[in-house]
Amino acid sequence: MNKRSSRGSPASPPQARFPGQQACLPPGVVPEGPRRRILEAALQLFASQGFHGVSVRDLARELRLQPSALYAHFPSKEHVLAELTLVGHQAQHEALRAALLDAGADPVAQIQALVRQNATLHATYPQLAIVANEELHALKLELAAATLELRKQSAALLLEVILRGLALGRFSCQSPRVTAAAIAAMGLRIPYWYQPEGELTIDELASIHAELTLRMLGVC
Amino acid sequence: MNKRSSRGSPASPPQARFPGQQACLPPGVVPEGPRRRILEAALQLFASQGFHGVSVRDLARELRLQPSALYAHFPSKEHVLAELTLVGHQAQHEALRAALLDAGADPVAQIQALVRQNATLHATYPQLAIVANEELHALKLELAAATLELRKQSAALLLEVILRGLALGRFSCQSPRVTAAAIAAMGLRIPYWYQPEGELTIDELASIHAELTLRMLGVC
DNA sequence: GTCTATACTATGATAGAC
DNA sequence: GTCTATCATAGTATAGAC
Repeated sequence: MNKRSSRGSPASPPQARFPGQQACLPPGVVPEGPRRRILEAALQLFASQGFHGVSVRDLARELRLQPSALYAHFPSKEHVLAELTLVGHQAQHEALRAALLDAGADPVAQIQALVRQNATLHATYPQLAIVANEELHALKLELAAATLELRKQSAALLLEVILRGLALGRFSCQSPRVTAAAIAAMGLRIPYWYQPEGELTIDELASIHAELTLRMLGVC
Repeated sequence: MNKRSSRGSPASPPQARFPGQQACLPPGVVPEGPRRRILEAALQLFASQGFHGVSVRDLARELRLQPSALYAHFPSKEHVLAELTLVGHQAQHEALRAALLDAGADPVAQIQALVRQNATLHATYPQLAIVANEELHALKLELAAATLELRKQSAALLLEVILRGLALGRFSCQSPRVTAAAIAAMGLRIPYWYQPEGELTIDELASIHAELTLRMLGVC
């Protein structure tokens, strides 16, 4: 049976994973221009429907272009996703490193800075967080490699701060690795429930996540 | 350009999101038979490649059937996913309710039971957790409705235990809602990193998650 | 850089024999 | 319940005019 002509059913669309409208890329990471326009449209669509749920025709329609026009800017649909995942992980990694540098040498200040920055990013750029994290698996290894390397480094950053805090006797926990995973998980899920127009500001959210983190690490 | 005949590149496959092999459905939820065989094959493929990344032909090939044979058991590919997400959420909801009943009236025992059971499920049936949670958005609302209702109820279960613990003065936290989200997030991410053949047993994992949860709730 | 037109494949689903 | 064969459409990508 055809996709659109199914007898009586109204052919309702799939639920959007991320219903919000305009998708924003962090400033600076991609210069203004047609490439950026394409990336932002793709960001919104991939976040809503998933990479495989969006066709080149869908993306072109959103941009009011013919499908073929996209190929003047990207060699394939996969390259669009690859750039989005890379940009997302770059923005995160740079923000985390900067936050860490600002925090000084105290592990408590360091972990707070990391978690606050991470929560802020995920709440500010929810579509980018979703696409960079959940659609990465759709890429061939060669196109995902650079992103995977950055992800590894960001995870290492978090684990190192925890291990140092434990070594210095400031933290206590049963398993640094499981605790690190829990802290990261908390941030990763933000885009799925946080609503900027709700009661909670991003700053309050970041503070609560920092507090939860300190508790997980036994800083009482 | 064709998907498979790209000039010189070796047409490497996408990275699998969940590389592991056999996918298991919890016992009892689906009777043995061809339907169950199809669901288990689909579970593995959808977990690896995503719903839209798997064609009916892919699924049929895995089962050594012709594509048309699948339609004797399910009216569409979407119905296969719908059953998987429903089964996954049913298993979770029933397990959580049972754990809660076993735990008695103490909020501390209750939250430990919930978190332990949740971690155990996510570590035992990782593909089901991934598909039920990450692919639900690919379904039309009508096919997802029953699953969404169950998810809502499971989330409510967790929040109610937290609110009751707060009311009884056993817990303390800045935001019950954000804390509930953090606890749920910790469980949801398990399939992405936990490896049964590693050093950590599922029971140890469950214990660590229970301990992290108590800390987040200020039970010291 | 965008358009029109199109090549070629993959896709979800159905018909009808056995 | 599975097969072979097929339909109708959607998919990625390219060619060549402007």
